[in-house]
Amino acid sequence: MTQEELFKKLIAHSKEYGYIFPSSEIYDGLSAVYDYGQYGTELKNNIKRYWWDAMVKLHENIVGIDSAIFMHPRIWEASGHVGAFNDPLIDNKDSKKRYRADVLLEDYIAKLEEKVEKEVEKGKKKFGDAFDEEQFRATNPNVLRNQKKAEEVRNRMVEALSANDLPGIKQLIIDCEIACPISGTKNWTDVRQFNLMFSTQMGSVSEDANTIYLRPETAQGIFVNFLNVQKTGRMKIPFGIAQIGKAFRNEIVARQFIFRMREFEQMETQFFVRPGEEMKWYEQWKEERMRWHRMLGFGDNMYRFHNHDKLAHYANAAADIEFNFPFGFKEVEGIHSRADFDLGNHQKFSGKKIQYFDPETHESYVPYVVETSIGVDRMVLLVLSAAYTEEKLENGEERVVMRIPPILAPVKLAVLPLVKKDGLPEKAREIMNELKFEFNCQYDEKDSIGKRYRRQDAIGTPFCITIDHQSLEDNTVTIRHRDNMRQERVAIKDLRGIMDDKVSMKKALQAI
RNA sequence: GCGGAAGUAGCUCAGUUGGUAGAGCAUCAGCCUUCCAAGCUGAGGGUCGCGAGUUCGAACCUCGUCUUCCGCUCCA
Repeated sequence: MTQEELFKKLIAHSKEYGYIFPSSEIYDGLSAVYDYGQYGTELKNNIKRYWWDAMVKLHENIVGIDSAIFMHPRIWEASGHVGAFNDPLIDNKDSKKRYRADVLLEDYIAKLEEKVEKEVEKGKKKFGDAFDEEQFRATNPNVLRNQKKAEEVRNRMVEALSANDLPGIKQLIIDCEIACPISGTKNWTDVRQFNLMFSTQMGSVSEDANTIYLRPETAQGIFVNFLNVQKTGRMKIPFGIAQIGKAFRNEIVARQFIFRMREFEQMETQFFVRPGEEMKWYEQWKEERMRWHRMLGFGDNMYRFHNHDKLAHYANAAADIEFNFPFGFKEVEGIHSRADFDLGNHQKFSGKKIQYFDPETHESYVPYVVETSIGVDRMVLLVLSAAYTEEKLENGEERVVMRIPPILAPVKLAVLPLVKKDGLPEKAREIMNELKFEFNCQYDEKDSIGKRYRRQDAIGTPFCITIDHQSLEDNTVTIRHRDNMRQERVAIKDLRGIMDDKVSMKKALQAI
């Protein structure tokens, strides 16, 4: 079975067993939006708790907040999203390739500048020691022409971009005779603006209403609350603020199931440190976050770091934790050293002083920040795709089993009377009523016991408690293990302790 | 957004040259009991993705539209 087929099966399985449904399905669905079903929601909640506990509960110097999705519009200017998320795009009609218009122009300018440097190199060779570079640059006609052209193009581009003059940008591309690198033609569409932020109106009267945006990341809610948390929580640097919440991006292409959605959930920690110490913390967080992933037991070789060479507008160092999804190694979490970009900009844009007085160094400064940001939905997909297994059994039959780590499994145990008579259902109910306060349990008495085991395998329930006739005599039951299908007989009174040991997050959290 | 493929029951699919919508599995109820899925009896479930058009008549032909999958940029 190819990875592609496996991925398709996983998507079908996710729907069939109540993990993930296409949104608004009875109205034909809504593109790239998905709803979490009964099991998907449990899984997602467990993932969030695993993260929250690892961050907030176990670090005395990390606290959690929950900021609003609506934020002051100026925040997105300060964060750089209004600029960076407003890309002018242009398509080549022949190659069907899409480009950022400004990038095409930048490349063109770079080419002109390359020509200049080549000319200078030529001069150097020709004149040897007698070469006067300054003089050469000021007089050589080829250098002057290309230099002038580059400047002209850059000026026109900057002017058009800042004036949001889309036809002007297109005209510039035509004037420069820029061709598509793929098709080689100059057959371009019009330039269009693609705003990656969703906007809506706040206020009742249209002329009074302000355009506000749905946040494209949760990080800014932390930055704007930096002083609130630091002061009310008496936090001392280094310290972190964690948050789980929804974010929205109007992606051009949103696909690959729940890997890239327009509405998604993030788990982020902004960790504030003394300037100059950020690289130490950056490395430390990279390692700790990797340990958090690896503790789930999907295999260390399924993960890798990807260090960024090209950095985003806010970062001075960045790495991704990538997971081997059915469609290849893809980012699930990002660790970014953002320096003082965010707090510094908010200080600038808000006019409020955002600084920390360090009692040790007796200095006031804008803290640097190391961010860890993980996509909840990607994490759900990671778990589902790593867990989905088709297995051939000894008797030649196949079973589909979701090997979800017990600490994350939506249903922890199923309580099954072997047969639907002789008082076994009553006994099973009794046990269920004891355990349901601490564990997510499921009761099932329909169909043969084998069939019920397979049903639980398909959901990913790690343990099945089976009540048989012997249970009535000596108060023991069997625990059937999902992964190896083995059974062990235990006393009913020990069940709670055994189950707690198996599904508790404590061991995993301790090992991080 | 553009190009290619697809859409019939919860799932997998039949459905003849255009002539009353089908199967298996699943679900539910009852009977039966056997620790690794398919025992018996019965029941429910589909405006054939949606909307127009052609036709006496459309799941089938035409157009539009929506959604999904595969390619092309960015990102959590």
